[in-house]
Amino acid sequence: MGGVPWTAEEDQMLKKCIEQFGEGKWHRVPLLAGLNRCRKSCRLRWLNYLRPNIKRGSFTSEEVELIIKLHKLVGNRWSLIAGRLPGRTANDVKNYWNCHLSKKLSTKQISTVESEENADIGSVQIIQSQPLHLNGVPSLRQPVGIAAGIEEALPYYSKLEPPLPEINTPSQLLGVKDQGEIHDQESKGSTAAENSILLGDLPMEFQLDDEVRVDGFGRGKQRWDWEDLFMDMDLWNSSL
DNA sequence: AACTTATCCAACCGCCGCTAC
DNA sequence: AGTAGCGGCGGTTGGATAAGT
Repeated sequence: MGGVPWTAEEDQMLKKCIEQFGEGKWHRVPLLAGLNRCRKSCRLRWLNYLRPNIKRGSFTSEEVELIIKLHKLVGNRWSLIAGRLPGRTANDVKNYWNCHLSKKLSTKQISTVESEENADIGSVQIIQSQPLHLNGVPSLRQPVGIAAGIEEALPYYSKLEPPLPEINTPSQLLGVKDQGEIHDQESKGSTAAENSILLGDLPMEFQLDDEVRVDGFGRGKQRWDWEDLFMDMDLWNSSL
């Protein structure tokens, strides 16, 4: 093992602490829980082992297919891939990939898997993602195959100020986002009305959640939400 | 049965991006 | 503007176990 194994007692202490104080504030967790572990160890132990609804056991063929497909789209973005596999952690996916799939990549096996996958591409079920949460507006719940509406959605991004470069594909949109234009819109505290231009007026496929989430939109979060969106778009497009 | 090799997976490490000061 | 601190991520390590010889 890479380090000192967690004891059942430590697990219990960590679990109790998280249940009492909630996730986040990992720097305080070791102190609050009375654990002689660093913040990262506590977080990792919780995320990969103690968190509720973690699925154990071997990956199903559907999960494997999805991993291969997603890896083709996003590369080694394990957390992103794991987000589409309910109950699976990024570490699980990464380990599975490294132990099984990466080796197959260089062999005929992987091409067999992929050719089967391509021959029957419609059978891959795109798992519904978690709701999207955007600053100050009701969160978006992505329907299965949100990308169905993306062709209609893209023109809405052209309403941003300053005008964005011409965007025709999800990848182009992703590139623009990474350059910061969309981030800037958000970080400058865009109003709900402005956000509705971004999201609220999107086609019917983009359904609004009931709850309005005002917190938990911390660092990196919006980035991944956007990438979730784009990944769904790519998934959808690749399955057409 | 003893030894070697392969596989699994929990844990650690270093880096990155973001926020607050 | 600079920077320290934090959360989060992907890459890597190495002990445990299974499979093969």
